[in-house]
Amino acid sequence: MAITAKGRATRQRIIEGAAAYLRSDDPAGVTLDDIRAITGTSKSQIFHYFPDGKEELFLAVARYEAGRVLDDQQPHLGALTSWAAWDRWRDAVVARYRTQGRNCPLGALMSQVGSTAGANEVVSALLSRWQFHVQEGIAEMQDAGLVRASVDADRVAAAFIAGIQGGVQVLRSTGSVAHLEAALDTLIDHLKG
Amino acid sequence: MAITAKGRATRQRIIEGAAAYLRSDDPAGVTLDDIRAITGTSKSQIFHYFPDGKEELFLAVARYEAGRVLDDQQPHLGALTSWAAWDRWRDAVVARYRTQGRNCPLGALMSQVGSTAGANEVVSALLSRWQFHVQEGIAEMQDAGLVRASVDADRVAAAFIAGIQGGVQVLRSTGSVAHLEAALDTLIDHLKG
DNA sequence: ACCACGGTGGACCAGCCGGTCCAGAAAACC
DNA sequence: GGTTTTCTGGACCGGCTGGTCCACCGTGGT
Repeated sequence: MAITAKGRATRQRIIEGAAAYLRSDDPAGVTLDDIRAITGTSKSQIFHYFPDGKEELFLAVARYEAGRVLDDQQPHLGALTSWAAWDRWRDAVVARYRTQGRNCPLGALMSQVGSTAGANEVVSALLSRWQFHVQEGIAEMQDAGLVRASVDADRVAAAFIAGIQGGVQVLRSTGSVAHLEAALDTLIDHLKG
Repeated sequence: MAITAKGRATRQRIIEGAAAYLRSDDPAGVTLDDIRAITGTSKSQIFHYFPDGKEELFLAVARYEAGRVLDDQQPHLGALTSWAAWDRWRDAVVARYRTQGRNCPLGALMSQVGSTAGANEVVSALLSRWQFHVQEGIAEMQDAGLVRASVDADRVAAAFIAGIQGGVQVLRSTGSVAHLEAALDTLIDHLKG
């Protein structure tokens, strides 16, 4: 049997409960007991489903949250084929992080789990996929003759990723999305030439 | 006497020792005992000079590190009056963070101290000063007729800050300065028109 | 020389937190 | 129905960590 449906449900409940907690409260000092209380489980269950304890659980939550990041930007991110699409994407990104406010689930996770190899891998993979979509969008715009060919799609896509990440980080400190908007608008302006 | 020269020296030794520790080792779980050991002091001294304990000490270290950030970019950052100057500044920033590698002292501090009002204030002040210098540079380039007047200096300066912050954050995850370079180069390209 | 006050050392403590363990309930399989 | 395996509850623990306390030392002023 290995793992029953009930077990899988409990495991998922723990992940989603932890994710919800990270998203709401001040997640500076999340403790296993907090998660236990919120998810209505017991210590033994956490260690039953995540034998390596805190680190394994947090990594699972990080993967779960990382998946949501790109999903929240769809379908815009996957079809950056017109200036209108770019604008919609820009608005979706800004809206998402404005709603999120200072509480960045992934950022909080990274603060907690530190700089373990696994955590870095999750973030790197997310950023890589993200950048790939932007790069594809730039390339398609170039193919359509809407962006000049001299633009280095890979490099500018990397600049977008950096700008977004930095904008979000500034948001976490200052509570303002101005920098995020400035980065996106300036880079889109740059594409427009 | 209130506070003697010896006392001031000890206080400074604690701050600099803590800063050095944050810069070298994996600073995920810095403890007061670590700092005590490294600085060759005792618990009572730490609480003597920083009555509010860990938070006050870390805030002092954050202020100390924040001061260094802009200093490391001088004199370039203060005189962005030619394209050559911009390039030198760009190189200085990249060099600084390439040397620093994954260990970002301020980032580590922020992870530790969480999102207290004081910490946010220190970071906000730093970013604000940083952005001001960039904005001044853009304005001077515009006055000299080297950058078109249609550029919104304030907005592009904000994009620079976001791009740099994001580039550094990506560096912390992936160990590569590529994103930082991409952000700086793309934004400078944008200024060049 | 003396004294007062700041500087220093380090033992000590209380609470928290990740992690262990075992006993019992529930479910799956025969 | 019985047995085996998984799921669940919760008591328990060991050690770490921020913080306290007090006794002693060093220094500066007079």
